Amino acid sequence: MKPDAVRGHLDGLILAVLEDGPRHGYAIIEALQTRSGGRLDLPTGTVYPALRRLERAALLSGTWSTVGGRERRTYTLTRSGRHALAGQRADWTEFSAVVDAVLRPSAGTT
Amino acid sequence: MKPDAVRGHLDGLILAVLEDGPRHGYAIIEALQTRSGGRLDLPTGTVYPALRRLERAALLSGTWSTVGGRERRTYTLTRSGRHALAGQRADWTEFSAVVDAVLRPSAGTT
DNA sequence: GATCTATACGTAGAGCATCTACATATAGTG
DNA sequence: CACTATATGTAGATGCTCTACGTATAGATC
Repeated sequence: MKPDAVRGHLDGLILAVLEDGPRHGYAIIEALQTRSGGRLDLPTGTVYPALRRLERAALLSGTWSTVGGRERRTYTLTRSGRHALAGQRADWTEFSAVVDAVLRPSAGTT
Repeated sequence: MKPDAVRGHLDGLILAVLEDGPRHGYAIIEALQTRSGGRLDLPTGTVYPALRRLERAALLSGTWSTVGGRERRTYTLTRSGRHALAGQRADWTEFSAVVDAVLRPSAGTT
């Protein structure tokens, strides 16, 4: 899968993963891999900046903790984040319907 | 619909419209509107550069003509273009399946 | 105790598709 | 003569994502 394809849809994917409960960055990347059947393998250089962006937008809140001597930043969906996720889902539904409609061979408009 | 969402998928949409037969830029934009039920309204500054890019990539071939005193550049799908369209459709199928899978609430993995 | 791998976070610089806004030209209408 | 629809195109800016790199701890292996 071309990595560029997620452009514009990454936020929704991250929010969706976080809906299950708080996770730290590394775990989010793994969850994305798992949920997509291994077809979505996003580099840290893509995900970490996105997380900071989402936190800055107040869709996530992050807290530091130390687990096994390692620093972790755990992200939790905020109320705004949940709201945004719903919006993203609606947007995706509409968008995918539009692309389906245009992409589908127009087999006779009769 | 956020305009940025088509990012990375525009090529496929244009190729799909051209599958019905040759069209010029203005008509392509109108066809995109029609096929999407008016939800896809792309500005000329997006479509014209894309057409030139696709032509440069040999997925389209363009020819000038004059209709009613106005210059038109009519684009036709090349053999490579048809091939690329098939690839874009496959990519889209996979991509939308992945996004669906990640976005869908994980209602119990039980 | 040195090295290697997995875990975990992050930044720097670049690319490139798309956006907004503008520029140009013809035909027809009022 | 001005305005709208048709028709094509460029200029500059934006901003997400990419590639590549940098840092650090824990545990296993040698």
